[in-house]
Amino acid sequence: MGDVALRAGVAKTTLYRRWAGKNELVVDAVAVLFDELELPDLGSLSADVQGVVLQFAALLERPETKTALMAVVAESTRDEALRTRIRDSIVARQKRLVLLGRERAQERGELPSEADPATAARTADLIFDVIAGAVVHRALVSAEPVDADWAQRFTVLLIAGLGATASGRVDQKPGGSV
Amino acid sequence: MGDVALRAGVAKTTLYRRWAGKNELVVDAVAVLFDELELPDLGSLSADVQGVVLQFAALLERPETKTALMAVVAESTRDEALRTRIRDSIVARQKRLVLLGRERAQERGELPSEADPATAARTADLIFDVIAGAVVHRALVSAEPVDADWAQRFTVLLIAGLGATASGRVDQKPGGSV
DNA sequence: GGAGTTACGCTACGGGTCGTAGCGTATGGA
DNA sequence: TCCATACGCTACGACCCGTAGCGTAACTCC
Repeated sequence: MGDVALRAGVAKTTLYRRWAGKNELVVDAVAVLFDELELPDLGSLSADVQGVVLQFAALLERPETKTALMAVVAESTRDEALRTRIRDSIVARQKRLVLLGRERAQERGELPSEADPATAARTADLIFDVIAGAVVHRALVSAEPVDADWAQRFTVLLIAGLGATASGRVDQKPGGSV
Repeated sequence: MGDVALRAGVAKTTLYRRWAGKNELVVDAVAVLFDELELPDLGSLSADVQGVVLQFAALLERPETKTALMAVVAESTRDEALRTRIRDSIVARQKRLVLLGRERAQERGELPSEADPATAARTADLIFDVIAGAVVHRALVSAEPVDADWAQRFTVLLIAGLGATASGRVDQKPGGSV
């Protein structure tokens, strides 16, 4: 915090006049970093997914990003208010990427239109947790590279799974396709 | 740390004689917690996946587990040695669950046998990151419940994706099934 | 049985960081 | 000109990690 104030050229007390504490400041900083993510139209759902995966991985490779993100998530484990703040400021904002990607895929005819809005929202949440969770886990927990090959393999898995989810295969015993 | 020593009924210095520092102790503690995970044979790949997802989620709901895990992962962001220690003590150990689940599914005929061992290993790593990452992200970042409904939806997605991965569908533009 | 080794307990301390109190100061508008 | 608002600065309290140094008990080995 002293370092932050130093780099910002302000007094430490000024930081505490704008943010309630270290956690709040870090959440806001991370939220700004995540706003760099974009979803250019690469022509297919597969390419879009791979693109965002590699982009997210590149963001997570930057020391400030991964350290700040994980530190604040770890802290949120013991602070309910911080947890909701993370969800509102970071998670909810980036769901736009999933919604935009799905919309484009539907326009291309790669995914069917959603019938039930509630189911559509739950599916979007599922997709978001799968993508973000897998990339974070691969990069920061397993500590192995998120390269083009991995992104490609992950995308194959995800999109095939998406097809099953979208086609209403919600029986109690899935996996009958093999 | 003072609290740990107090609860253990030993002096703080004794802890530092057994572990190099707080991080190493926490990694070992988390590794023990993760060893509670089991993979009972529930009769189908789908049931096995749902079972382990719910079991993992229950483990992550316990305050000690989630706080300790995320704290040490966050710290590993700035400590390469700690990072490899986490990978060796926690991640690598729990890959047994994926390998066992796949083996059973192959015996049941739900998944084909692997031709290339290297590809099989990479696929196992992918599955592990997807499962662990999605559950952790859902529970601790999105801060939404990992209940039976979510586990069921996630399993449908994963197993359908597994089918695509296993059947050698590794073309540049997947998703042609929709 | 005596001497040495090993492991542990205990106190005190240094270092670092978060967050706050209190006070002085400048800027900008009425 | 006066007042309100915001900022800078110093000092400080509180907390926690990790270590130094020393005393002590148990255990082994001759």
